[in-house]
Amino acid sequence: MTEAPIPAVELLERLARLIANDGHAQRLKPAQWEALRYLARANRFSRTPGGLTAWLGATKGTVSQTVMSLERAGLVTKSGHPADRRSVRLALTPAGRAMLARDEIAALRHSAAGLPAAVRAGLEDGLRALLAARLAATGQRPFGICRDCRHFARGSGGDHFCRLLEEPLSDDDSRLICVEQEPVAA
Amino acid sequence: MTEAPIPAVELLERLARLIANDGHAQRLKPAQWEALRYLARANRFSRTPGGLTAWLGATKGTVSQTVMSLERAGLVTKSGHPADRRSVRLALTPAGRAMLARDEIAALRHSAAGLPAAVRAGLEDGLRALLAARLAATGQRPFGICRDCRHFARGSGGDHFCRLLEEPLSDDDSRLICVEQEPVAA
DNA sequence: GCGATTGGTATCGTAACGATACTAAAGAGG
DNA sequence: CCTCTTTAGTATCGTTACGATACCAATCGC
Repeated sequence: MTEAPIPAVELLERLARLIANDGHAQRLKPAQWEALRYLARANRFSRTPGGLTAWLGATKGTVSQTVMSLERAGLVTKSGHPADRRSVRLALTPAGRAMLARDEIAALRHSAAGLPAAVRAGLEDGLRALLAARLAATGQRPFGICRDCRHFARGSGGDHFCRLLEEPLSDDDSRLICVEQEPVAA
Repeated sequence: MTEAPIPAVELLERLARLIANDGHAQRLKPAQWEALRYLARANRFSRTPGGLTAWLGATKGTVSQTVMSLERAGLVTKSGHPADRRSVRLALTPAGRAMLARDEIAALRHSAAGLPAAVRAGLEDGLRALLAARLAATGQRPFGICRDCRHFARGSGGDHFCRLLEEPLSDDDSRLICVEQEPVAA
């Protein structure tokens, strides 16, 4: 009412609410599901309370609490960082991975998969553009894929390298998202 | 990991999280913002705790609580239904409308407005299709616009009529969303 | 009338969340 | 080395969200 409504944004609000509601499945909470999904998609440098904090856009206190509840539930384990003893590394347990198989978001994926290819492509382009615009406006990290980063050095036979962290990267690593990622065209 | 990822859905998850984070502005909570937005867009039959419950997809106990907090904050008023004394009618106060002018979602609208028209149109079509698919799958109410309803009877000079509720509708009414709405092509 | 349904509220327990205060390890400058 | 600062994370508090359950009062069906 107060401003010119943008239909796409209103639809987005509604879908956001549906996603949030789905997050209450299996006795878990939305933030817990988001944490599990993140841990499944993030590389080893990013699977920390700090990385999760940046991803969720929450405060570290809140995230610490969420991680503790997941640890209590046996879905996540903590271990120390080999070099930096302040840092904690998070990992999904088998139970955590099993839980992801019961993610209600799968229903949304199924609905999306049923869309005509052209519509889905348009949706994807629009979402990508809108997300990029928002991240640029708020200065949040993009959390892009490792191999699309300006610090990524491609090697031969799946032996890559991160020039920022000076760490080797496998082919699998290079397909995961990273807190430190900075797009090549920056 | 566990399933074929659909990029559009992953982008949607991320945007949903951004929207949720914006919901903590101005000392309000996400659910409170969503309630305010709903009350600004819903017709008089739908501005009830029950209507809000259906819109939010929450339980009535939760919604009752959210409404009470908004009432305490002076953003919403309650009044009795003229005929059914069980029912409560909700209305935004001037302070409630003023609060909506400070809605952080405006930033998202601004970003969306900056998108190329073709991209925005594709985004809108995709979101609409995806939302329709989800609502169909879960049997939730569409909350469409009054005038697109099969119970809507168009009159002359802005004097319309709802055949379901047997109530007159103004031109303004006909542009608002309604709990009872059922699309014509049903 | 009377039982079932409907619209809401009350209360409990868990978790989210921001805010603030805190601890401990790592780094920086001298 | 030894402080000062920064960084990674935890602890605790108060408010709210949320589902679940129980409850109340008005209305409807017959």
